[in-house]
Formats: sequence, structure tokens, C-alpha cells
Amino acid sequence: MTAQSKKQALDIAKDCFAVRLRKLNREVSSLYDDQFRPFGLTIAQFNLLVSIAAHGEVAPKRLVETLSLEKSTVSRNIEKMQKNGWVTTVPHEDKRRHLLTLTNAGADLLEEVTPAWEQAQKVAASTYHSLKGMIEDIPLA
Amino acid sequence: MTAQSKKQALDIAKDCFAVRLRKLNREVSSLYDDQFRPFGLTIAQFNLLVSIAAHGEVAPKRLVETLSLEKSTVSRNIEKMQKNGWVTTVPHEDKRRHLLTLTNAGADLLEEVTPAWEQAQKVAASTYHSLKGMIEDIPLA
DNA sequence: ATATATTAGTTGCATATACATCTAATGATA
DNA sequence: TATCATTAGATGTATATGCAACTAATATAT
Repeated sequence: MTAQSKKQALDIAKDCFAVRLRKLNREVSSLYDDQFRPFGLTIAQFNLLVSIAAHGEVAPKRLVETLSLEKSTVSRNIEKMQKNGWVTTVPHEDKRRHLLTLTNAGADLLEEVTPAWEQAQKVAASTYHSLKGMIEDIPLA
Repeated sequence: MTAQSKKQALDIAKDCFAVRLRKLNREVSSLYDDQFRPFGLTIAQFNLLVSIAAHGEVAPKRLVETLSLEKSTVSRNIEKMQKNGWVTTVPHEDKRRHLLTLTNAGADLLEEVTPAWEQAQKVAASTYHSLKGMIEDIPLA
């Protein structure tokens, strides 16, 4: 490691979008995980929970598209949420497909955790001032 | 799911910092992973590679702090990078500690992948216009 | 100086994520 | 209609991540 290459590496570390974004992502995600932990819920699961609720009924395929998740990731995370009794499936005429809905327990959970979510939002906004302005530039669907 | 609660869920999905940030993180990370794939390198490993290079010699503890990673995550990711021959350890007077440095192969790899990194940066910047202004607000260390 | 507390790092375990491949079902085409 | 292609989702395998508990070493306090 010459002093030259060390300086170059530092520049890369400072300039890299992914390095910065991933660090912020870990920090912010952990705020939400901390808030949700008492409910046995993770931020990843909350994300799916709220997305299903927003749709009412939704195909995994659509979650893949709107959340930029790999289909196998959706498949496995939903599987856990089904085991937890929060999500159930509705058959579809096209037998390859099915729709996901929240169970009553799932809907109740979402209501229960909303204050925790609000708390996480508050901490996130006050810790990372740029977040507020940032999110409008991130396409939702 | 009443129409009321559906609408509330949609609002949460739209307002949630974590939901948006995590989606952006997946999308951006995948740009870098695509670029690095031919080198057998991931964005997570690149992150460590460049951080070690920037320090010259660095303790895992310090990477934990500067990157907001869990110590076990650093431990295991470094382990893989050692197996790949990119990183090696230097003993410390305090026998609990050790320092990490890049091997020649690791330093060479970093040089080799720099054009791929630049390409990912270019795609990221042109796809997500807000990234450029955003990163200055994310503390690096 | 010995007992206790702290620290750095590792290991056990669980979730999250993605790529490749597979299967079942449906669609398109010759 | 029989064959081929596409599609939705599931499964195999690997990396990434974090919490809890552990170990070895050092620091602190009595």
C-alpha cells in the first residue's frame, strides 16, 4: 500500500454511493428493528405487512416489482409470516398464482406496531435530517 | 381490511423512511454487484476492501465503528476475504487484537475493479439523481 | 495481588437477500 | 392439437447481517 493508493482508496470510500447508502441503510434499519423487536417483527417483515395491507390482496409478483425484491426473498419471508399467522393466501383461477392477504392477527399487529413505527420515524428524522428531503426522490413503485 | 385501514397502510408505505431507503439500497447495491460479479467480488466485500486500503492497517473494531457493521459481520466477511487471499492479519501487542491489511492480491484486485466501480457510480448517478446530493449528509465515520 | 469488570474477537443461531435451477401451469405457434 | 415458450412461484446454495453468548486477554478496583 503506497501512500498514493491509500489516498485513492479513501477517495473511493468517500465518494462511493453504495458505501454511504448501505451504511445509512444499516443504521436506519436498526432503528426500526429496535422499535419492532418487542412485537417479534422485523423491518423487512413490516415492509411486507404494510404493502399487503395497502393492496388488500396482492400477488407476490407485484411485491417483487414494487419493492425491488427477488422473488425467492418474497417467497421465503412470506413463508415466515404465514407461520406467524399474519398472512394467508387466496387461490387464483390461474393455478400458478395466488394472492396474499393479512389475517386478522396480521391486521391487528399492524395497528399495534404503528406507534412503534411512528417513534422510529421520529428518531430517524431527527437523527438524519436529509432523510425527509431524500425520500421523495426514491420511486415507490 | 377496511378501506380506511388500507389507506392508512398506503400512507405508511409512502412515508416510511426505512421502506424507501431499503428499496433504494437494494437497487443501488445490485448495480455494484453486477459490475463486480466478473471479479468474484460483492459490494459488501468491496466496502471492506476499500476501507482496509484507506487505513493501510486497521483493526476490525475500527471497521465496525466506521461502517456501522456488527462485529460478527466483519469477522465473517473478513474470513471469506482471507480465504480468497485478499486480506491478511498482523498480530498486535495486545493479544486480543489484530490488524488487517490487504495482501498484494487484494491491492491488485482493488486496482482491477476500479473501472467497474466507476461504471457503477456512473449508472447510479444517472439513474438516481438524488444520490449525489444525498451522500454528503451521510456521515462517513 | 487477587478478584472483578471490560474489551476484542469468535461462534451459535436466526433472518434477509440474491442467483440459478426446477416445477407446474398457462400461453403461443406450427 | 401437440409442441414449444413463458410465467409464477418454490427450492438449492451462497453471502450478508445482527443478537446472544462465549473466550481470551487486559484493565480496574479493592
